[in-house]
Amino acid sequence: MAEGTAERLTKKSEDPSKWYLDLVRMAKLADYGPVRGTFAIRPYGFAIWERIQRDLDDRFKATGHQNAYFPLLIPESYLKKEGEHVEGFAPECAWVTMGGDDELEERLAVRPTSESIICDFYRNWIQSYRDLPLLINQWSNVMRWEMVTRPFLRTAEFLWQEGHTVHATAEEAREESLRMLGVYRDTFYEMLSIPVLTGAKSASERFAGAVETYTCEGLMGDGRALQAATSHDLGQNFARAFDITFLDENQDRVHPFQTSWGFSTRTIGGLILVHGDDKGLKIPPRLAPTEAVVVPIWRGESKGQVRIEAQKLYAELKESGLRAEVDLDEEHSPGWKFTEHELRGVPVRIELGPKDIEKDQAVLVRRDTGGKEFVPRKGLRERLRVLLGEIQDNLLAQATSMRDHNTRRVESYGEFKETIRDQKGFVVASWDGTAETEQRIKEDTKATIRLLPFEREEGRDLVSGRSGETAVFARAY
RNA sequence: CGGGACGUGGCGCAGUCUGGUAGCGCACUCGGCUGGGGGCCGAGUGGUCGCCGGUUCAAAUCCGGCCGUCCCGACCA
Repeated sequence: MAEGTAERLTKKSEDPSKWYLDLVRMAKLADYGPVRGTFAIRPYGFAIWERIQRDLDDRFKATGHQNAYFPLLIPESYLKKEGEHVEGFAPECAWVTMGGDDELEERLAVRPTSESIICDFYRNWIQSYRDLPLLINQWSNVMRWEMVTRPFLRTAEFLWQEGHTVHATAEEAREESLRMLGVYRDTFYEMLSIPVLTGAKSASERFAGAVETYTCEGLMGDGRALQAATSHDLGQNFARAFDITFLDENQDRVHPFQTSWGFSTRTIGGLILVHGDDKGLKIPPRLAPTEAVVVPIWRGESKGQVRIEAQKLYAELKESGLRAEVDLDEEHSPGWKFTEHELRGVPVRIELGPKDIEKDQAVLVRRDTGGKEFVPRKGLRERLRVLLGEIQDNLLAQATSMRDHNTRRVESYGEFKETIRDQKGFVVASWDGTAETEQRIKEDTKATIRLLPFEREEGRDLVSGRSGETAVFARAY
């Protein structure tokens, strides 16, 4: 192999941070914008987002939700109506203060999230219990003026969906917030092959204005946790603040109960961190914009024939509904193409050369294990279908095994500190439920409570020694 | 917001200490040979050296200010 003929991806183990940045740039997922924290999502990165979007959107529709769109600009006074909410978001708002050459009467926030403005509409849209439940989702961009940014993982502007629902009873709202958490969880497991843990947030990590926040937490390859999606039970907090009421079946005017839930482009960062390796990205087949790429290998006089056969194979795969691609580029060698498609994380490469055509076969190479097999052309489509399923499962299995090997139960605070420092990962321990011990742990170790599992056990708090329940700690992104 | 590093063609860098014709690799364009793991040869295109000011016959280089980016620490999807 020739050395230094093209830019090489930094090794993940050498410099994980540089590896991540290299990968994003070299795989053409995103590119830096002129304003700090802003990024262009390039076609390949956006294709991944579109796949996620479609999957989620189908699930939202299947659970009765409709899409809508709300304004980008939010008057400051709206943000201020819910006390905790403004406290949580005002510090990271970008503000519009001018309209043309004139100073505005009231400054406008570029939405950091849309609860406030949506509630303002909902006040008018909801009159009766017959208007409930109201199940609306919005696909949009939001902006948060972050100090430190990284492509996908933390950007000033990002894309997401935010669901905003309204219900007649507290039970319904609770059910809804848990239902949507489940929807997210399914997408993580089934599409992204990321085995997230689910549970509730502690009070200090809760969404500003929520009664309860549920979360999907993923464990990244470097042992740090990533909050991947959240679902909030808002109770009546916003309904009270925005004066949303309805007449119930008993003719009583009461406040409804609300939820909100979001899933963002941050997940693409999670995908990279969970599945990426020294060769680049690995995209689970169900998510991959391209499931398989045909790479023709031609030489001299066989070129024409190989090209025709490669196109034919590609057409057959397309015809059968596979998201396939054929790389007919004449400028690059096969080896170059192998490297390139591995960098992009295409699950399966199909090599087709003169020898294969002679034997009426093709070579399937899987991205996850590098495994190579020679398959007769006749059974190719069927074998490919099975193989893609195996890759999907294997990626989840690998990520699960990584997560489990990096999830440790500890019994003492000393052990806790050591584990967080040396091994990172999820650390399971008992917590007495007080903000004091939570804060103490955070100050000592930089670890935070990522979630409180739904199934908790009794135990002794590491710091206070008081009785407590299971909590999952980790250092987070 | 604190500490550190750095801004030179699209990307990665050298040149700055010691002022004197702006360079290298990759990418890109054209031609040819190649092709089963980032091929080779030849010819080219592309840069007001982050911005503003100062010193000087002369500034990428020295001085001052500003802006920005990245990395490490306190907040967040």
